[in-house]
Parts: sequence; structure tokens; C-alpha cells
Amino acid sequence: MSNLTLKDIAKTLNLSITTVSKALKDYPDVSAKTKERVKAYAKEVNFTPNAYAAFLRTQESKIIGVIIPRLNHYFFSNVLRGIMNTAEEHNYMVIVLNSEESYELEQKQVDRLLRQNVDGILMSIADSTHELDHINKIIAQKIPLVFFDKYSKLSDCSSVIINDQKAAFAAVEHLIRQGKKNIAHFRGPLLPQNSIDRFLGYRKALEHYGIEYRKEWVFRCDDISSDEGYAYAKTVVENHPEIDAVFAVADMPAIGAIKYFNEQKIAIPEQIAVMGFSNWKIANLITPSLSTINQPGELMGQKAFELFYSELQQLKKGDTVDRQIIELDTDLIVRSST
Amino acid sequence: MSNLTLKDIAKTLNLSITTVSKALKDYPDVSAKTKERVKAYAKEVNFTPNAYAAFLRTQESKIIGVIIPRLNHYFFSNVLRGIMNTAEEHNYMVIVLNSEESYELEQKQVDRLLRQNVDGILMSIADSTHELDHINKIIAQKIPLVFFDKYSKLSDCSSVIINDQKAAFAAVEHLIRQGKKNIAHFRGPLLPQNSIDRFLGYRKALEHYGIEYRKEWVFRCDDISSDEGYAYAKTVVENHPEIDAVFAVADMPAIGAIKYFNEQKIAIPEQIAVMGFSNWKIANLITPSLSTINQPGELMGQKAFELFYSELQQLKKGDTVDRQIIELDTDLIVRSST
DNA sequence: CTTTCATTCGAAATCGTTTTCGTATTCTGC
DNA sequence: GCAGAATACGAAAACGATTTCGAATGAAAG
Repeated sequence: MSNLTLKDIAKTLNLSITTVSKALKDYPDVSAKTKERVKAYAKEVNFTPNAYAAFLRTQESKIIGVIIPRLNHYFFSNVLRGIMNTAEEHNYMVIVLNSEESYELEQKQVDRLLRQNVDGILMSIADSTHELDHINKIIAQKIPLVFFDKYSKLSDCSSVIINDQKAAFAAVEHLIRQGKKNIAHFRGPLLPQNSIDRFLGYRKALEHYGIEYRKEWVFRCDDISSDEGYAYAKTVVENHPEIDAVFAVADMPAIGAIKYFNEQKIAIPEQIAVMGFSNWKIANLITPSLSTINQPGELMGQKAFELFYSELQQLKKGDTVDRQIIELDTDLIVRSST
Repeated sequence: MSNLTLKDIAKTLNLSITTVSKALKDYPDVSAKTKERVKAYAKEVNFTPNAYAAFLRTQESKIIGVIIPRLNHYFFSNVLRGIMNTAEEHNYMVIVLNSEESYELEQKQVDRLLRQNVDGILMSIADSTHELDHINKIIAQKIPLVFFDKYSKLSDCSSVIINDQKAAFAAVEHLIRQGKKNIAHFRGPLLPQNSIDRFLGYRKALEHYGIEYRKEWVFRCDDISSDEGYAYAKTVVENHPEIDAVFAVADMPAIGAIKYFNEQKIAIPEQIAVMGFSNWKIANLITPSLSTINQPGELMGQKAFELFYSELQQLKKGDTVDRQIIELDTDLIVRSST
């Protein structure tokens, strides 16, 4: 029962391929009677046009590509879910590729998607991406490109982001309002803008509340892993006992820190408070549960697809595309760790 | 700089389209000299054949579809990673769709993939899937189908699975060897074979060590969530104080239970030991760290793709496909909760 | 009765690649 | 010098849907 073609339908209905095709697409130069006949039969045999043949003419693949730096990342899998569900509503398929945070792999994946003739690309750029030749290749081919979460300041593409600086400010502000004065920061690596912005938000909050910034209280997590958080927690306890709160660039380092404090029977949040960022599922499962910043993953995915789709419509109409930047709201989630 | 075609290359090199195509594919009836010339130029202009036009002839899309019940599931995202990395090595692209554990959605996704003319489908069937008409549709179209993790006993397809019963037996055996005698089981729902098998492994281990099976010590987690684990832990403490160990069908309920025991200051594992299943990342991050069974997610994905690929080769040769079932080894991971 | 126009349909070209088959040329051996 | 084989290339027909353009029919208008 392999798939039928227009030719098959034309033969059984004693029509031409042309007429069948037109009937199915409601062309005005087909009589109502034939349209009915064709549509009824097409429905009966469950006909679906061959996507590849259609592409050759229309140059529309009805596929978008998504490149994310990490697959087994709670936040990104939520974004993915938002993208995929919205894509389905618009009859789009999604090819997912991961860059593993590597610039070289990211280039390769972009090439793959261009070769596949995707209608658009949604991506969150890798931490190690320092050049934009592959990005420019996409733009040169006039293929809609939308960044989400991690974007490039150097390239004016549509993007869906959060205001990392503002969110980090709110997180640190909350720690201060809890009476904490000696707040350490487990910051992320130097490259993605997000980790820079969160660091800046941390500094701004200190400044705003008249607390002195101390360089030696900032620790860099290059892998944003729980192991780093665990190790730095140890350093904090052993070398900087006056520290009474930690604001981590992400939930993972925060959880690593909590693990160490738990083992050392250090009271959270009385002796030391811990604040994460992202609101992974796990944040609510550890003891004590982790206060954090919620990033709306699914919504971000939905908005990213919608930006792509509107760019595509503009391109088809021949309009000049206006690139938008959507900034989504974050929430401060207060739990037992602060 | 939009993509070149064979025609463009043929024109600039003063050759026919045929010769260019053959040269690139190393046909024997093209002279070495022309092959060099063509290949060099193709490389220079970065020519890549149009995937859609190629499909129309070869009927090979070089795309596989993957259907998983849950996207933001640590285990499945690992499987996905294994599939995608192996697929890339074979120059395959992956379209991922999720069924959200719903039978209706699963049917729809299968239809989508068939319409897209994927070369094969890898899937983990949804818990609620009770009929197999969509599965049979795939088989009827002679498209390779490989199950992973969750499979159907009723359909003899290639599968990559673990031996849930054996693994559960090992888990419970470990609890018994730790001196635990009153072991409760937080079991999964009634439908997927995995949760049945884990339950059977639990019973077998009790029987093997001469421990009486008690129906009232088995609690059903229909959502396999931490909330259920939390609630049942409360029931255990309040109504069955003699219970000294819990074996959960998955890490999530186990973690929920640990959360409750922690809150009640019940000593783990002295008063009550907790055993999970799957080895999610989180298992090693909570306090106390969770003993569990490790499922090799990435390897499972890799093997699943390889099974698909070998079936495809057999089909192309016209051989009858022999369907295999690969059973992967699991490991008992002993941590602080037992 | 001829001309004009709307209606309904189909032939054929097109998208870009693959592959079969044929042809022209050169080379071998006798 | 000539049959036969080997070599190197190209013409053309697919694959399946889309779309342009032209043709046939009948109706309306002069």
C-alpha cells in the first residue's frame, strides 16, 4: 500500500495530472463537480503529496533546523518542546542538531542544514563561537535565522532572550533583602553574553545597595557543572568563612555547593544562603530546595518559531524583513535555600 | 551565492550534466583526468547535491525519524544523543518527534514521518499505546523500524532493550544483602512492559531469598513522579513503620521519597534505604546520593541506529531482513542511600 | 452566421539529480 | 587493413508535483 501519486489518481479518475493537482489546490479553472470528485477520491485513498517533488518546484521544504549546544539540558529540552509543538501547528518538521558547545561542530551543523534546504534555522550559539562566517552564510542565503537564549551581539538577527542582567540583579537583591551582606558569585565562563550579563547584574545589585565588590569572591565555573560548585563551596568554607551567601550562574553549580554544605552540616540558609539560575526540575527536589530564577523555556521556543514564521512570510511577500528582539520575563522563585 | 547545480558546473567545464554527475560519484566510465577536473572545481565552489532532487530518483531521504514519549527526560535525551551522533557518522539527519506518552499523538507522528519519506523510524512506544495499527502501517511500507527501551511484545521488530527484570532483581538483591528484610516497592503503571518487568524482578528476588511478598507494600506510581514518591514515603512512615527499604521503579519517585525522609529526619540508609532506577544525573547530586541502576542511554541510541542501518542495507540488497533484539547490560550503582 | 468571451481541461516544461543506453573514438590483435 | 573490444562521453528518460500556456467547448453578442 505504498503512496499514491497524482498520476495514479489521474488514471483512475480519467483526468489529467494537471487537473487533479489543480482540483486539490482549489484552482479557479476547475469545475466544482470535478473538484468534489477528486477531493473525495483523494481522501478515500489517503493521498498526500510527495514532499520532495513539491520542494523541487516550490523550494519550500517545510522543515526547520534547530541547533542547540546541549541536548540533555533541562532548559534546552524545554525550549525544544516549545519549538516542536509550535512547529507542528504550522505543519513544520524539526531537525535537531547539537553543537556540543563547539564552534567547529556548529559550523558543520549549519552546513548540514543549508544542504538540507531547511526553510529556517533556530539556534542558540555555542559558548566557544567567536567568529560569525557561518552565521553570515545563512544570512547571505536569505534564510530566516532566529537566535534564542544565547545570541550574538555582533549580528542583528531576530532573537528571543531574557534580560540576564535584570534577572541576576533581582536574585542578588533578594539575597541582600534576606540580610546577606557577603555575597559570593560563582560566575560562568568568559564567552557567552549570558554569563557576562549575570555577572554584571550581580555587580550592579551590590553597587545599588552600597555593598563593596570583592574580586576574590568571584569564582569562575567554566563547565557550569555541579563539581565546580562543590569545589568552590569548599574553597569558600575554608578560605572565606565570612561569606554568607552564594549566587551561582546556574542551578548546577548551586546544587554542587548545596551538596558540599550539606555534607559539612552547614546550615542553609542560616549560615549560608544559595541562589541558582534557570529553575531546573531538580531545583525543587533537593534538600533544601533551591531558590532560583525561572526561565520560560517552552515560551521561548514558541516565540522563536513564531519569529521565524513571520520572517518567512515577509520574505515570500518580498517585503524587507524587520528583525525583532523579544525579551521574556523571568521570575524569582524563592524556596528554602535563601 | 545560492547553491550551484550540476548544470552550472557542466556549463563552466564544458561537459554534460551526465559526466559531471558520474565524475563526482566515481563511475568507471569517466577518465581520470576529467574526474580530477570536476572534483577540483566542485570542491572550489563548494558544490553539494540537492537532497530533494536526489531523493526523487533514489527514494532515499537520508533522514530518519525518532519518536520518544518525553523530551525533557534525562534518559531519553541521552538515547537521542547516541542516535544523533551515530546518525551523523553515517550522514543521516534526524527528525525528532514526541508522543507525550499519548497513543493518538504517536499515530499522528508516525503519519508525519511516513509522509516525509524517512528512511527508517526509531521509536520508544508510549505507555498508553494499546493498538498497533500504526506500527503495522510502517511495516507494510517496508520501512525499517527499531524499538528502543520500550517495545511491544506483540510486534517482532528489531529492538534495543535492557533486561528490566534482571536489573530489578540485582537492585533488590543488593538491598537484601545490606540486611534489609522489609522492602517496599514503588512500582510503575500497569501498561509499559518495563514497569511490569521491574515489578517481577522485585518479586523474584524476594522469592529467591525466601522473603514473603506483601501486596500491601507495593505502591503504584502512575506518573512516575517525585510527588508520588513523596506521598508514598509518607504513607510508609505513617502506616508501615516496619518497612526498612524502598525500591522505586525510577529515580524520580525515589528522590521524592528521599525528600520526605530528609524532612522527617529519618536516617538514610540506616532507618530506611532507598534504591532508584535509571541513574539520572540528579541521582548523584542529592543528599544522600541515590543508589540506582545505570541504563546505558547513549549506547542504546547508537545500537538502535546501527540496527536500522543494517536492516536498510539488507532491504537494499533485496535480502529478507532478520530482526534482532539487543539486550544491553545494566550496572548496579551503589551510593549513600543504601 | 460570425465573432467574442468565459469556462474547463490538458500538454508540456520545469525543478536537479540519477542512470540506462547509445554513439563516437581509440586501441588491440591477426 | 579490418573486425572486435575497450574507453570516454552525452542524450534522454525517469522521479512527482507545480504552473504556464494553449486549446476545445459552449454561450452570449453583434
